[in-house]
Amino acid sequence: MSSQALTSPREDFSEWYNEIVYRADLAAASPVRGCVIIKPYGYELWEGIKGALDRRFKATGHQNAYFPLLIPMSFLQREAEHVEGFSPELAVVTIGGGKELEEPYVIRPTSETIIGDAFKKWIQSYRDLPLLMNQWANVVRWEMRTRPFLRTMEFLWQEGHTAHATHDEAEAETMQMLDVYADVAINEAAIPVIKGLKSNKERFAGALRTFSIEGMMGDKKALQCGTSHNLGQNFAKAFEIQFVDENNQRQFCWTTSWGMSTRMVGAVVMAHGDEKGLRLPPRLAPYQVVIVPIFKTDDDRGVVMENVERLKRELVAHDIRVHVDTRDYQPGFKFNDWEMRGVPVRLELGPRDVANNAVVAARRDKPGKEGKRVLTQDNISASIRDLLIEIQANMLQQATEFRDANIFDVKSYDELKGVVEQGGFARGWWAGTDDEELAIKAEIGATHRCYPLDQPGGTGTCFYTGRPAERVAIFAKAY
RNA sequence: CGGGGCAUAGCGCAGCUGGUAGCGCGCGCCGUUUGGGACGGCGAGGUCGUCGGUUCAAAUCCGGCUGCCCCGACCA
Repeated sequence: MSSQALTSPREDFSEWYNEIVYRADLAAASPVRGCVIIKPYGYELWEGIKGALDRRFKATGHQNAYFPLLIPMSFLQREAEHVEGFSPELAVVTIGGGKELEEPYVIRPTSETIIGDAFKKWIQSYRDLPLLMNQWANVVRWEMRTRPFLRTMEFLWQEGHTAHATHDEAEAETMQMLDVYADVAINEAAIPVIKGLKSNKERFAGALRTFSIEGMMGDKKALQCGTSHNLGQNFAKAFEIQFVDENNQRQFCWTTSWGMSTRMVGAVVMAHGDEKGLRLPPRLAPYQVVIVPIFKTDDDRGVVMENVERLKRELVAHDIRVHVDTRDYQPGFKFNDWEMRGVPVRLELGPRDVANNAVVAARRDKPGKEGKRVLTQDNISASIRDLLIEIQANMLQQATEFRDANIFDVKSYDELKGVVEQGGFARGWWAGTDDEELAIKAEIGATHRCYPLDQPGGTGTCFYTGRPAERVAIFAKAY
């Protein structure tokens, strides 16, 4: 907590982001390069996301399990594309108990291989399918450059792994989990993500098809917020995950995997934050309401605190997450501090309010006086509940309007360059090759984000090659 | 791995024409304050990243090492 002003996001978005992470108390620097300490406030935010996901996983029939952190090196090598994709960023354990290991272990960068090996043993018959599993875990990827939450060498995530009897079932699972991610992003995090199919170049190493949800951050860059992969039979063949079908025929399974990580915390910061700090969607906020008591004399203190405690009890009884700020700071300091930390609703309660059976409510999604109003204390939990719902909806609306105002349809490469230069998503008909996609990336730094699932229909002319195109794609600078 | 920086109090920095360390914020105590980032007084806190060299004397000059940050190529 500092009394200095926050760097403006318009001035230096990157610096603004780093300052918020630090000053909103989400994370702290660690002694290990590229790793951060997730502090309690940041971890609670992650727990909110985690809970929202976990409920949905269970509602769709998945069970949680836990697999080892260490994976035999040879497992990674079983799937050619997979090992090629992950080799550069593996951390490898070569010594254990003071002795060089016969076979090195890699610290999991993802768990398709070790879970594939288990699935091989667990699946024999079509009666064992589908096998629907998820694990909450940490993974390590030796990244060159890191940023808190967005890319760290160790991060927390969930990885779902499923096995099915047919391609279509696997595809349906892949899409179902993509929908779960979009549901969480949109309705919990208030980030209006776009569902889409990844290009060949952006596809997960070893997958048949990769789908993602892409969010637009406050600087108009894209952030991949979750991915869902149809792995086809690639891993099933590499790990011999087979079953006997109704006709007593041996077949390879069709598998999927899907993941969402602590990167989502960074997404919430970058999608909603403003010049005063973090803005948290009520559904994920560790504290939905903070009460700031205000008093001068000891007499006032007693009266005010009694009222504050009564309000708190009532809100808690209605499942509203409340925090009372009793720290020995002046109110103005606390207002700024909680705005930095993004609490959706602040209640200010002083002697005047006690006398009037009132409380001043300030909403974080609207700045200054515009967001402040006096509420009666009668029926306070109902008022607050409605207010939280309204804030959640308003934040989604604001983010959606921002996104839609910054997606541009392009018909030529020059137009795309213009969009990328001024910031935003460029959407256009695309029929380029992998190499042509890479050429665009090399020249202007924009990448193929996805082919949105929501397509205009019909066909068009590729903005880059002039060839006939069957799909539109989104290009943008990305994190 | 290529390019550029930086390492001094919890954080941010100054000191670098050599003489044994200081500022702001933060922290502790006391008092006055408290409806939009309060103020005064007192106080605690540092083997100056590390190893070596020069010197009567090194945070300061020289060399090696290590770590971190920023910009690129790779990525949830």
